[in-house]
Parts: sequence; C-alpha cells; structure tokens
Amino acid sequence: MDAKKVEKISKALADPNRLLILKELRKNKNCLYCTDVYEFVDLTQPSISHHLKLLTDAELIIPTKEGRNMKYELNNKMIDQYVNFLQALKA
Amino acid sequence: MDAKKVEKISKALADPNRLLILKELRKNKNCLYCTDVYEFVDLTQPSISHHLKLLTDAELIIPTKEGRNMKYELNNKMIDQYVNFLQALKA
DNA sequence: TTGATACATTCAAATATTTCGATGTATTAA
DNA sequence: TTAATACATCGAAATATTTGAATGTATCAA
Repeated sequence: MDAKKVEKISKALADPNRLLILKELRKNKNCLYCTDVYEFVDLTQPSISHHLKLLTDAELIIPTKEGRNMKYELNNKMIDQYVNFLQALKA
Repeated sequence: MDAKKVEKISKALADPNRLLILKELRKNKNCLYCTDVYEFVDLTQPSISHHLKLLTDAELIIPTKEGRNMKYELNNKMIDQYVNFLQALKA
C-alpha cells in the first residue's frame, strides 16, 4: 500500500462520526443502510452522505445499490492492508 | 482504546510528511534526531517541529532530550493498540 | 561570556475539511 | 402519472489544519 492510500485511509478514520459509522457497521453484521445512519449520527442527510462518500473513496466500505437504498459493507481486506502497513512500520 | 484516541492517531497518520517521518524512523532503527528530518522533509524548522509535536501528542513517537538534540523513537505499543482497534472493527 | 546550534512557540496567512440549505435524480407506491 | 422516499450534488459558511517568518529558550563550544 502506497503512502497516498495510507494517507487517504487515515483521513477517513480521523473523524468521530465516521468512526461511529464503522463501529455500527460492525454491530450490524458489517451491513448498514444509509437511513440507519441518521439514527446514531446527529447530522443532516447531506453531511452523512458526505461522510459515507469519504469512507467509500477510501475503500473502507463498499456500497451497493439496492432499489432506492444504499447498502454498505465493511471492506475487511482494506483494513488488513492498512494494518499491514502499520505493522511494517515496526519491523 | 477510545474513539478520541483513535481519532487523534488517525489524524497524526493523515499527512504525507508525518508518514515520511515514521518511515524514516523505521529505516534508522526506530531512532531519529530532529536534524535528520530536514534531510528528507522539505519544510522549514517550525513546520517540522509542529509535525513532530503532533506525532508526539498522539504518542506514536516518544521524544527524549539529549543535550541540545531531541531523540525520537517509534512507540510500537501505541501502534499495536491502534491495530487492535482496527482488527476489532472486523470482528 | 559570547556566539552558534538545536529546537519550541507565537502569530498570521493559505489551504483543507466539515456542515447544511437548496436542489437534483432515481426509484417506488398509489 | 403523480407524490413520496432515498440519496447525491452544489455552493457557501464555519472551523480546523498546515505552513513559515519572527522570536524565544536551552545547550554547547570557544
């Protein structure tokens, strides 16, 4: 994983609301609908949409269109790659 | 590790110059002097000082005063704790 | 003690990020 | 086809981060 990607993922993780989203994703068996997010994140719809976009752009979550809803799943592989980079720092 | 700490560490990792510093720290057997940083980071002294402070505040590096120099060492334990948080997201 | 070196701090400008109102698009229900 | 729902996008304001010039402090060398 190159430095630019690490930077992007780190930025995506550097916000309390986005961390909340990831935590809830885990709770919900790594699957979440956009509408669900309004329940635990105290922001307007455009803001939530923005945060989900940043997480998606960092490939930490993977979106799927389901009718007029969006389904989000955690991307375990990307987390693994990010962790690998961090572990390599210690080597 | 609580969300605030994760946020702080993520922010510290979300900058190309700080990532460079961490990478060079690894190269130099996890030990670096402030003066060394000028060689590979193209910023002025106050900026470098600022970045080192953010990394220190996040406890990713541990500073030691050695005469008029500062020695910086990577804090493996903090990286481990951060990695643990990330791994727990997948669980 | 004086000058130089190493680093920190302060302040302000430039830049990036976060947030939301307004609005647009796609899908579904009636 | 019309109205409602789900979400995206745009634009602007508020806030945070990054950067460097100026300056301060501590240490060392002469």
